[in-house]
Amino acid sequence: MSLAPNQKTADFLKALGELNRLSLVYELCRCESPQNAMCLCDCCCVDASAVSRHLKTLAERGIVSYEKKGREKTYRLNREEVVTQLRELANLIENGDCKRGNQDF
Amino acid sequence: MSLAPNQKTADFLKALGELNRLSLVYELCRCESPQNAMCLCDCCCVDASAVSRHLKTLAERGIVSYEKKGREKTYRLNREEVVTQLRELANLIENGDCKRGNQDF
DNA sequence: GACCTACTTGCATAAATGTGCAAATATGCA
DNA sequence: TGCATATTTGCACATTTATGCAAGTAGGTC
Repeated sequence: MSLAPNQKTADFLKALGELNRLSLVYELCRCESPQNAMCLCDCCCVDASAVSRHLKTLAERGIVSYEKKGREKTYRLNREEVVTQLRELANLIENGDCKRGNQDF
Repeated sequence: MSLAPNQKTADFLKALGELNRLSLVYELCRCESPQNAMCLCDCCCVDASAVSRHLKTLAERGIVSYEKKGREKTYRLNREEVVTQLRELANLIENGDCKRGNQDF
């Protein structure tokens, strides 16, 4: 398979490329059970509203999933998907198997 | 090995998480020989000055290297290093082998 | 030297991004 | 119903970021 650079991949990487979001990912990575947002607030020193927005971003990129549990939302890391995306990119780069130009156009 | 989220990793991912920079990486990925900046301008529809800045960012994050050749700079992808970084992150996430908190603090 | 090419840098600008606070919404419980 | 908790959203604000243009620097050629 050969891939051209696309916005989706860039957005995925950008979502991970912010320290507080990366901290959320690491935190979820450590947890065996899904965590609610309040609990996740502890791992990055920002307001609950900022955490809420970061989690939304991560969910939009497919990095985390959530489930509504009463008034809480419990988040879990999409471990498989994230690992797969990172490995596919690594393989692509390793094999020089990249297309020219932008797949979105 | 267990790692905490750190700014260096975030910066690495952020550098890749911009479409024009990602396009530069893919372009270098396709090339067997180093490319100069003028040649790389073709793959992302921005000014030469923007390309220059993007390449600087990529070099600062260790994603590309360059060599001065007369009045040109020839860039090459640090294939091994990039692939290794991506795979290490993938392994970390796969194994849940993340530490809490920020390694930088 | 003059001139060309390759690249970088300063500046202005527009857009995106991250943030906190306060208000709103949603849900559960007494 | 009233109240507490969990989360989201609107708003303002500061910072970062990406960009083009024009000028600057550096190194080649004549």
